[in-house]
Amino acid sequence: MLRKRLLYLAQLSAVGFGGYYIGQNKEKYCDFLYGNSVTVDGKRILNKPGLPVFGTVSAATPFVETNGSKDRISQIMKYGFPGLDNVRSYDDFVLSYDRRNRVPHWVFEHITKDHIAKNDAVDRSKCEFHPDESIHPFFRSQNTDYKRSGFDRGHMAAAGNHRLHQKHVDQTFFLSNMAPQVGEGFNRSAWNRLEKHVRKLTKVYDNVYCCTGPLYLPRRESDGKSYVRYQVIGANCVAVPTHFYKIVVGESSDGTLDMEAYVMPNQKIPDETPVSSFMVPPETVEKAAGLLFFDKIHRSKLNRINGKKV
DNA sequence: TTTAATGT
Repeated sequence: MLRKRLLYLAQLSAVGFGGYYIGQNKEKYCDFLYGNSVTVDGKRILNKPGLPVFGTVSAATPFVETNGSKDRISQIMKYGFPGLDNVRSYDDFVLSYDRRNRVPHWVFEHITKDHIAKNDAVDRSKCEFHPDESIHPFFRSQNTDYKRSGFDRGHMAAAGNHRLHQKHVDQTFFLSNMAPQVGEGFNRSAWNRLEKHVRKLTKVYDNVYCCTGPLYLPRRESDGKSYVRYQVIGANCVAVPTHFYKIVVGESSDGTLDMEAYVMPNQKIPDETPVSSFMVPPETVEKAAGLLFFDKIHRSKLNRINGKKV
Protein backbone atom coordinates (compact mmCIF):
# COMPACT_ATOMS: atom_id res chain seq x y z
CA MET A 1 0.00 0.00 0.00
CA LEU A 2 2.77 2.38 0.97
CA ARG A 3 4.71 1.31 -2.07
CA LYS A 4 1.71 2.05 -4.23
CA ARG A 5 1.36 5.54 -2.76
CA LEU A 6 5.02 6.34 -3.35
CA LEU A 7 4.64 5.25 -6.94
CA TYR A 8 1.59 7.47 -7.29
CA LEU A 9 3.48 10.48 -5.94
CA ALA A 10 6.38 9.80 -8.28
CA GLN A 11 4.02 9.75 -11.24
CA LEU A 12 2.45 13.03 -10.17
CA SER A 13 5.90 14.58 -9.99
CA ALA A 14 6.68 13.54 -13.51
CA VAL A 15 3.42 14.98 -14.80
CA GLY A 16 3.63 18.27 -12.93
CA PHE A 17 7.12 19.28 -13.85
CA GLY A 18 6.84 17.71 -17.27
CA GLY A 19 5.17 20.97 -18.25
CA TYR A 20 8.53 22.69 -18.03
CA TYR A 21 10.05 20.22 -20.42
CA ILE A 22 7.25 19.52 -22.86
CA GLY A 23 8.63 17.18 -25.45
CA GLN A 24 11.99 17.08 -23.72
CA ASN A 25 13.54 14.51 -21.47
CA LYS A 26 11.82 13.93 -18.16
CA GLU A 27 15.01 13.06 -16.36
CA LYS A 28 15.21 14.21 -12.75
CA TYR A 29 17.27 17.37 -12.64
CA CYS A 30 17.38 17.84 -8.90
CA ASP A 31 16.68 14.91 -6.63
CA PHE A 32 15.54 16.88 -3.62
CA LEU A 33 12.58 18.21 -5.59
CA TYR A 34 11.27 14.71 -6.00
CA GLY A 35 12.05 13.12 -2.67
CA ASN A 36 8.99 12.31 -0.63
CA SER A 37 10.66 11.06 2.48
CA VAL A 38 13.15 12.41 4.96
CA THR A 39 15.55 10.62 7.25
CA VAL A 40 15.43 11.48 10.95
CA ASP A 41 17.75 9.61 13.34
CA GLY A 42 18.28 6.93 10.76
CA LYS A 43 14.55 6.38 10.23
CA ARG A 44 12.83 7.16 6.97
CA ILE A 45 9.74 9.31 7.45
CA LEU A 46 7.22 9.86 4.69
CA ASN A 47 6.62 13.55 4.22
CA LYS A 48 3.06 14.74 4.67
CA PRO A 49 1.91 18.32 4.58
CA GLY A 50 0.59 19.33 7.95
CA LEU A 51 3.05 17.12 9.74
CA PRO A 52 5.75 19.32 11.19
CA VAL A 53 8.39 16.60 11.42
CA PHE A 54 10.97 19.05 12.70
CA GLY A 55 8.57 21.26 14.63
CA THR A 56 7.51 24.66 13.41
CA VAL A 57 9.85 26.71 15.60
CA SER A 58 13.45 26.73 14.51
CA ALA A 59 16.17 26.26 17.09
CA ALA A 60 17.65 29.43 15.62
CA THR A 61 14.56 31.52 16.31
CA PRO A 62 15.88 34.73 17.82
CA PHE A 63 12.88 35.20 20.09
CA VAL A 64 13.08 31.99 22.06
CA GLU A 65 14.54 32.60 25.46
CA THR A 66 16.71 29.70 26.63
CA ASN A 67 18.82 29.70 29.80
CA GLY A 68 18.86 33.45 30.02
CA SER A 69 20.61 33.80 26.65
CA LYS A 70 18.23 36.49 25.52
CA ASP A 71 20.53 39.22 26.80
CA ARG A 72 23.39 37.82 24.73
CA ILE A 73 21.20 37.79 21.64
CA SER A 74 20.22 41.42 22.11
CA GLN A 75 23.89 42.25 22.59
CA ILE A 76 24.84 40.58 19.33
CA MET A 77 21.92 42.14 17.48
CA LYS A 78 22.21 45.52 19.17
CA TYR A 79 22.00 47.43 15.89
CA GLY A 80 19.18 45.43 14.33
CA PHE A 81 18.46 42.30 12.33
CA PRO A 82 19.30 42.51 8.60
CA GLY A 83 15.87 41.12 7.86
CA LEU A 84 12.96 39.10 9.11
CA ASP A 85 10.28 37.95 6.76
CA ASN A 86 8.71 41.24 5.67
CA VAL A 87 5.14 40.20 6.21
CA ARG A 88 2.51 42.69 5.07
CA SER A 89 -1.15 42.40 6.06
CA TYR A 90 -3.70 44.04 3.79
CA ASP A 91 -7.44 44.13 4.36
CA ASP A 92 -8.17 40.88 2.51
CA PHE A 93 -4.82 39.12 2.01
CA VAL A 94 -1.40 38.68 3.57
CA LEU A 95 2.00 38.44 1.91
CA SER A 96 5.66 37.99 2.64
CA TYR A 97 7.88 40.17 0.45
CA ASP A 98 11.14 38.96 -1.05
CA ARG A 99 13.35 42.04 -0.93
CA ARG A 100 16.13 40.36 -2.88
CA ASN A 101 13.92 39.53 -5.84
CA ARG A 102 11.36 42.38 -5.57
CA VAL A 103 8.41 39.98 -5.71
CA PRO A 104 6.46 38.13 -3.00
CA HIS A 105 7.72 34.99 -1.28
CA TRP A 106 4.12 33.94 -0.71
CA VAL A 107 0.66 35.46 -0.72
CA PHE A 108 -2.16 34.07 1.42
CA GLU A 109 -5.89 34.40 0.77
CA HIS A 110 -9.11 33.19 2.35
CA ILE A 111 -11.86 32.88 -0.24
CA THR A 112 -15.58 32.23 0.17
CA LYS A 113 -18.62 32.57 -2.11
CA ASP A 114 -19.15 36.07 -0.72
CA HIS A 115 -15.66 37.22 -1.64
CA ILE A 116 -16.08 36.39 -5.32
CA ALA A 117 -19.78 37.20 -5.77
CA LYS A 118 -20.77 39.67 -8.48
CA ASN A 119 -20.64 43.14 -6.95
CA ASP A 120 -21.54 46.23 -8.96
CA ALA A 121 -19.83 48.41 -6.39
CA VAL A 122 -16.49 46.92 -7.40
CA ASP A 123 -14.84 47.80 -10.71
CA ARG A 124 -11.46 46.41 -11.66
CA SER A 125 -11.05 48.96 -14.44
CA LYS A 126 -10.84 51.68 -11.80
CA CYS A 127 -7.74 50.02 -10.38
CA GLU A 128 -4.20 51.15 -11.04
CA PHE A 129 -0.89 49.45 -10.36
CA HIS A 130 0.93 51.29 -7.57
CA PRO A 131 4.35 50.86 -6.01
CA ASP A 132 4.01 49.74 -2.40
CA GLU A 133 5.25 52.61 -0.22
CA SER A 134 5.47 50.26 2.77
CA ILE A 135 8.46 48.56 1.13
CA HIS A 136 11.88 50.24 1.57
CA PRO A 137 12.81 52.11 -1.65
CA PHE A 138 15.88 49.89 -2.12
CA PHE A 139 13.63 46.88 -2.58
CA ARG A 140 10.50 48.40 -4.09
CA SER A 141 9.51 47.48 -7.65
CA GLN A 142 8.20 50.23 -9.92
CA ASN A 143 5.86 50.28 -12.90
CA THR A 144 8.84 51.32 -15.05
CA ASP A 145 10.51 47.99 -14.24
CA TYR A 146 7.69 46.15 -15.99
CA LYS A 147 7.11 48.70 -18.77
CA ARG A 148 8.08 47.24 -22.17
CA SER A 149 9.71 44.30 -20.41
CA GLY A 150 7.50 41.88 -22.29
CA PHE A 151 6.05 40.61 -19.01
CA ASP A 152 2.69 41.21 -17.34
CA ARG A 153 2.41 42.55 -13.83
CA GLY A 154 0.86 39.29 -12.68
CA HIS A 155 -1.22 39.28 -9.51
CA MET A 156 -0.29 36.69 -6.90
CA ALA A 157 -3.41 37.41 -4.83
CA ALA A 158 -5.88 37.55 -7.75
CA ALA A 159 -8.03 40.66 -8.12
CA GLY A 160 -11.06 38.44 -8.78
CA ASN A 161 -10.79 36.91 -5.31
CA HIS A 162 -11.43 40.23 -3.56
CA ARG A 163 -14.71 41.69 -4.72
CA LEU A 164 -16.24 42.41 -1.35
CA HIS A 165 -15.06 46.05 -1.38
CA GLN A 166 -13.37 48.30 -3.92
CA LYS A 167 -10.66 48.93 -1.34
CA HIS A 168 -9.86 45.21 -1.28
CA VAL A 169 -9.39 44.97 -5.06
CA ASP A 170 -7.39 48.19 -5.04
CA GLN A 171 -4.94 46.71 -2.57
CA THR A 172 -4.26 43.69 -4.78
CA PHE A 173 -2.82 46.18 -7.31
CA PHE A 174 0.19 47.04 -5.13
CA LEU A 175 3.34 46.02 -6.99
CA SER A 176 4.36 44.08 -3.87
CA ASN A 177 1.64 41.62 -4.91
CA MET A 178 3.04 41.28 -8.46
CA ALA A 179 5.55 39.10 -10.21
CA PRO A 180 6.60 39.21 -13.88
CA GLN A 181 4.47 36.71 -15.78
CA VAL A 182 4.41 35.73 -19.42
CA GLY A 183 1.23 37.46 -20.63
CA GLU A 184 -0.20 35.68 -23.66
CA GLY A 185 -0.42 31.96 -23.15
CA PHE A 186 0.17 32.12 -19.41
CA ASN A 187 -1.18 34.90 -17.17
CA ARG A 188 -4.07 35.54 -19.53
CA SER A 189 -4.85 31.88 -20.14
CA ALA A 190 -3.43 28.87 -18.26
CA TRP A 191 -2.69 30.70 -15.01
CA ASN A 192 -6.03 32.50 -15.27
CA ARG A 193 -7.76 29.11 -15.64
CA LEU A 194 -6.05 27.93 -12.46
CA GLU A 195 -7.28 31.04 -10.62
CA LYS A 196 -10.80 30.40 -11.89
CA HIS A 197 -10.55 26.79 -10.76
CA VAL A 198 -9.67 27.97 -7.25
CA ARG A 199 -12.67 30.34 -7.24
CA LYS A 200 -14.91 27.44 -8.30
CA LEU A 201 -13.80 25.49 -5.24
CA THR A 202 -15.99 27.84 -3.17
CA LYS A 203 -18.98 26.00 -4.69
CA VAL A 204 -17.75 22.83 -2.99
CA TYR A 205 -16.15 24.15 0.20
CA ASP A 206 -17.34 26.72 2.72
CA ASN A 207 -13.85 28.11 3.07
CA VAL A 208 -10.93 28.06 0.65
CA TYR A 209 -7.41 28.92 1.81
CA CYS A 210 -4.96 29.71 -0.97
CA CYS A 211 -1.20 30.29 -0.92
CA THR A 212 0.51 31.50 -4.11
CA GLY A 213 4.06 32.39 -5.00
CA PRO A 214 7.04 32.16 -7.34
CA LEU A 215 9.65 29.43 -7.74
CA TYR A 216 13.14 29.52 -9.15
CA LEU A 217 13.80 25.96 -10.20
CA PRO A 218 17.15 24.57 -11.24
CA ARG A 219 17.52 22.93 -14.59
CA ARG A 220 20.22 20.78 -16.06
CA GLU A 221 22.32 22.56 -18.64
CA SER A 222 24.47 21.15 -21.43
CA ASP A 223 27.52 20.70 -19.20
CA GLY A 224 25.53 18.25 -17.10
CA LYS A 225 25.40 20.54 -14.08
CA SER A 226 22.27 22.15 -12.62
CA TYR A 227 21.80 25.90 -12.48
CA VAL A 228 19.07 28.28 -11.39
CA ARG A 229 18.76 30.80 -14.18
CA TYR A 230 16.22 33.58 -14.40
CA GLN A 231 15.88 36.94 -16.10
CA VAL A 232 15.66 40.20 -14.16
CA ILE A 233 13.83 43.25 -15.50
CA GLY A 234 14.04 47.01 -15.07
CA ALA A 235 16.33 49.28 -13.10
CA ASN A 236 15.36 47.45 -9.91
CA CYS A 237 16.21 44.01 -11.32
CA VAL A 238 12.83 42.44 -10.60
CA ALA A 239 13.21 38.65 -10.82
CA VAL A 240 11.25 36.73 -13.44
CA PRO A 241 10.33 33.46 -11.71
CA THR A 242 10.74 30.24 -13.68
CA HIS A 243 7.55 28.82 -12.16
CA PHE A 244 4.62 29.68 -9.92
CA TYR A 245 2.95 27.53 -7.29
CA LYS A 246 -0.49 27.53 -5.80
CA ILE A 247 -1.49 25.43 -2.78
CA VAL A 248 -5.14 25.32 -1.86
CA VAL A 249 -7.02 23.90 1.10
CA GLY A 250 -10.78 23.49 0.94
CA GLU A 251 -12.62 23.28 4.26
CA SER A 252 -15.98 21.53 4.32
CA SER A 253 -18.74 22.38 6.77
CA ASP A 254 -17.88 19.28 8.84
CA GLY A 255 -14.31 20.53 9.19
CA THR A 256 -12.65 18.01 6.88
CA LEU A 257 -9.97 19.39 4.61
CA ASP A 258 -8.88 18.67 1.05
CA MET A 259 -5.60 19.94 -0.38
CA GLU A 260 -4.50 20.64 -3.94
CA ALA A 261 -1.04 21.77 -5.06
CA TYR A 262 -0.01 23.09 -8.46
CA VAL A 263 3.21 24.20 -10.14
CA MET A 264 3.08 25.91 -13.52
CA PRO A 265 6.03 27.04 -15.67
CA ASN A 266 6.15 30.77 -16.44
CA GLN A 267 5.83 30.26 -20.16
CA LYS A 268 3.32 29.92 -22.97
CA ILE A 269 1.18 26.86 -22.25
CA PRO A 270 -1.03 25.23 -24.89
CA ASP A 271 -4.67 26.24 -24.36
CA GLU A 272 -5.94 22.67 -24.25
CA THR A 273 -3.66 21.71 -21.32
CA PRO A 274 -5.91 20.77 -18.38
CA VAL A 275 -5.23 22.48 -15.06
CA SER A 276 -5.03 19.05 -13.38
CA SER A 277 -1.88 18.19 -15.34
CA PHE A 278 0.01 20.72 -13.19
CA MET A 279 -0.81 19.00 -9.91
CA VAL A 280 2.21 18.08 -7.81
CA PRO A 281 2.71 16.63 -4.33
CA PRO A 282 2.55 19.52 -1.83
CA GLU A 283 5.89 18.57 -0.30
CA THR A 284 7.53 19.04 -3.68
CA VAL A 285 6.51 22.70 -3.57
CA GLU A 286 7.58 23.02 0.05
CA LYS A 287 11.08 21.81 -0.73
CA ALA A 288 11.41 23.99 -3.81
CA ALA A 289 10.07 27.11 -2.07
CA GLY A 290 11.72 26.61 1.31
CA LEU A 291 8.35 27.05 2.96
CA LEU A 292 5.92 24.90 4.94
CA PHE A 293 2.31 25.28 3.94
CA PHE A 294 -0.64 24.73 6.27
CA ASP A 295 1.54 23.12 8.90
CA LYS A 296 -1.13 23.62 11.54
CA ILE A 297 -3.38 21.13 9.79
CA HIS A 298 -3.77 17.96 11.79
CA ARG A 299 -3.34 14.75 9.86
CA SER A 300 -6.68 13.38 10.98
CA LYS A 301 -8.47 16.31 9.35
CA LEU A 302 -6.78 15.91 5.97
CA ASN A 303 -9.10 13.94 3.72
CA ARG A 304 -7.69 14.20 0.21
CA ILE A 305 -4.53 15.46 -1.46
CA ASN A 306 -4.84 16.24 -5.16
CA GLY A 307 -8.11 14.34 -5.26
CA LYS A 308 -6.57 11.20 -3.78
CA LYS A 309 -7.73 9.88 -0.41
CA VAL A 310 -4.97 9.99 2.22
C1' DT B 1 -15.63 36.49 -17.99
C1' DT B 2 -10.98 37.70 -16.46
C1' DT B 3 -6.33 38.51 -17.47
C1' DA B 4 -3.49 42.35 -18.93
C1' DA B 5 -0.17 45.83 -22.42
C1' DT B 6 0.18 49.26 -25.82
C1' DG B 7 -0.59 53.48 -28.39
C1' DT B 8 -3.10 57.80 -28.92
